[in-house]
Amino acid sequence: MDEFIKVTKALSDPARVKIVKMLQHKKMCVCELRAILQINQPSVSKHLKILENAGLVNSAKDGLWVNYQLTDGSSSPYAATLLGNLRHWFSDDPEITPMIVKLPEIRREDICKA
Amino acid sequence: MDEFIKVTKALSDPARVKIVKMLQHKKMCVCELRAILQINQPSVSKHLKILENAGLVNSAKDGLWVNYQLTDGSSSPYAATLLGNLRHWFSDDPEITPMIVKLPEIRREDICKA
DNA sequence: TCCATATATTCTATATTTGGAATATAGTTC
DNA sequence: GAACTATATTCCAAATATAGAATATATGGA
Repeated sequence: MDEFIKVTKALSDPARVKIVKMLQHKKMCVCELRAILQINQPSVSKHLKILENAGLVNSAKDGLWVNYQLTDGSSSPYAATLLGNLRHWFSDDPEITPMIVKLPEIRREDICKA
Repeated sequence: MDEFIKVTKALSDPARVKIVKMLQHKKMCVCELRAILQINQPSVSKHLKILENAGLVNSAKDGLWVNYQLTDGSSSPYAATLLGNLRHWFSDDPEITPMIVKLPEIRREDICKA
């Protein structure tokens, strides 16, 4: 049951739900997420760690950057199911949509280096 | 999004997941739940309130007792979906199964009045 | 009305979570 | 190796969640 609790806990914070929704559209690094979410870098890293620990996202180093993406769900059936549900949910949410719209403009070369 | 967060928060506590799993089998009152969960009565009431607020359960007075049952999900699509998932999940869980096995023996007339 | 029982609420102590500042680590470039 | 940048970790204070004791409310029966 711990595995399930980890997933629900991970998804019970607005910032983390937003991260999941953004990662549905593209892989992103910490500083890109930080720029959109408007919270400081350590907070982003901590949220990502919680999501990763729940099997919702995974990370891959790319030089100085760390790219985060949604998992394929193979590590946790609960994560897989919820990620599937979240594909449909919140597409029209007033907190989510504006961020998604901004996504294409966000390029790490411009945004980061703060 | 608040509605979703309420559901995930409600389901991110082991006692509340256990309550949901038990209510899949029958309507139960507070003192029956208390007897199985082995926690005190106010805690059970508080957990039930959180579940109710998330649209996962509802309550109906029956004289001195209050019967709790799972909702039909019409109040929240998130609650409906998760309740559907939870039908299949944890049926073989070592923390859940023993409680479910005990359920038939639990009768409020015997258990309560503590 | 008085009493007993089931449930809800309040209050308080404790544990957990969260956000921010500071610091540490790692990779890149010079 | 030194300087710079992206990310992770640590530490601490504020906010939130939880458990238990005490109390309040409500219903049914004598």
